[in-house]
Amino acid sequence: MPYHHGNLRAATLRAVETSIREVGVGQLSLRQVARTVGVSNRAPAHHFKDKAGLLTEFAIEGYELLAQSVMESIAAAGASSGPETLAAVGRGYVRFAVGHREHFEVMFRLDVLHPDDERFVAVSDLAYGLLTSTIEQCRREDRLGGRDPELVAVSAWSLVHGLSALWLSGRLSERIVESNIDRLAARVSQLFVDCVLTAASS
Amino acid sequence: MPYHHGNLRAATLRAVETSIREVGVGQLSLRQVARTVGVSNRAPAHHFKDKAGLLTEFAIEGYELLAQSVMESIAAAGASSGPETLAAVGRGYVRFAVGHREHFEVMFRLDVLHPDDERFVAVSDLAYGLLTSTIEQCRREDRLGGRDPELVAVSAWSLVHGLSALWLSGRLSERIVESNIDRLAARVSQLFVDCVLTAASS
DNA sequence: CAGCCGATCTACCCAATGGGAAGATTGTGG
DNA sequence: CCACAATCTTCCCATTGGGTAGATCGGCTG
Repeated sequence: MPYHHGNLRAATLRAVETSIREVGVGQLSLRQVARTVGVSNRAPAHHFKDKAGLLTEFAIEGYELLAQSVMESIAAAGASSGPETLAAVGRGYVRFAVGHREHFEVMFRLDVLHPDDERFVAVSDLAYGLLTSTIEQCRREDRLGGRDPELVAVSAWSLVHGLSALWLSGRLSERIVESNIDRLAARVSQLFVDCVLTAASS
Repeated sequence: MPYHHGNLRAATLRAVETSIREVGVGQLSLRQVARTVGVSNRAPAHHFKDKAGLLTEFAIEGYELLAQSVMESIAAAGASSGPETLAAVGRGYVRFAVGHREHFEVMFRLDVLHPDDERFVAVSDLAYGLLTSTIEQCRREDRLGGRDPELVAVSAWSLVHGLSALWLSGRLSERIVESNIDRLAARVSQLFVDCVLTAASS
């Protein structure tokens, strides 16, 4: 084992991921993470200022994965119209949250990270832009029926965010028969698009 | 100061509330709570088994407050029809979450409490029943337009839960102009009701 | 009224944690 | 070839959650 790990930063983030999966964010221990990486307990502090700094970096990684998932979903759907794109955004959002629950749990837990971190704010703004630009596309296509674009955006975001959070909390799957979260996300997203986005006025 | 506090259980829960408000759930310390109550550090353990037990009790209190807020909202609206009631449920849900953010934050953080606690499950089932019974009322009034009641229920819950979570995370208010959360909740709830619940088929 | 017993609370203990300070090791540019 | 900046370790401390044993209290029995 060399004195310099060589890739401590990336290895630490991977250890954080598995550690959160096994014991949850609340029980995450810096020392335990350092041990699984095979490094002294104070080594990670030189790459991430403190525990909150480490989690902030992990959350930033999460926002990048979120944007990636959303864009992949749009591309896979071959979406051209605004409503089609919005439905794809919704599916991509939930697919990310469920597929990377460790990241998702941290991203919105502002009490355990540094919410004013410059890069954190920037990357979350970027992800939010994917939503607002889609709503803007719907408005250009005259699909909002005169509704406030901001209201539609907030509602759409709340819908998929809430679905993700409730599913991950486990309180949802106990109560419903639909057990496939991807299918459920598609149905919920489609319901919103069908009901809220009117047909283009011709 | 008497040897027996006399009301330690209630006083501890109140101290938890203020402590969460000041430092967040992640930084909550049992010893700090005990100090503010003016009692030895091991005293709360005789009323709440451990830290997770204390937070579970706090979450149970939260579910009771949630049910209360929702029922008050229904009553205040004088709602008679299913859709009117559902909109009131949405407003009551968000008003609880924002007015009791300390409780709300704990209720869905299953990794820091005992999610299988009997009373916790019972009281959360009770709160969920307020939603499903309202959807059932809409179905009886033929307002679902043939849609799956479960899908509508999940969507409605996700919408208001997501709105609450995003608002409390602070990531929402930074981005929108609507700064009154009660009004925003009312607009979001009304949008859902107007779009998803059709007029009664005559 | 005396005594006892369960409920309530305290005192002391321990391993583990996050983070501060200072030193060791490494490789890289002048 | 060597100073210097990264990188990593070792040692330290206050604080935390929780285990165990003992002190104090209040009500019930006789």
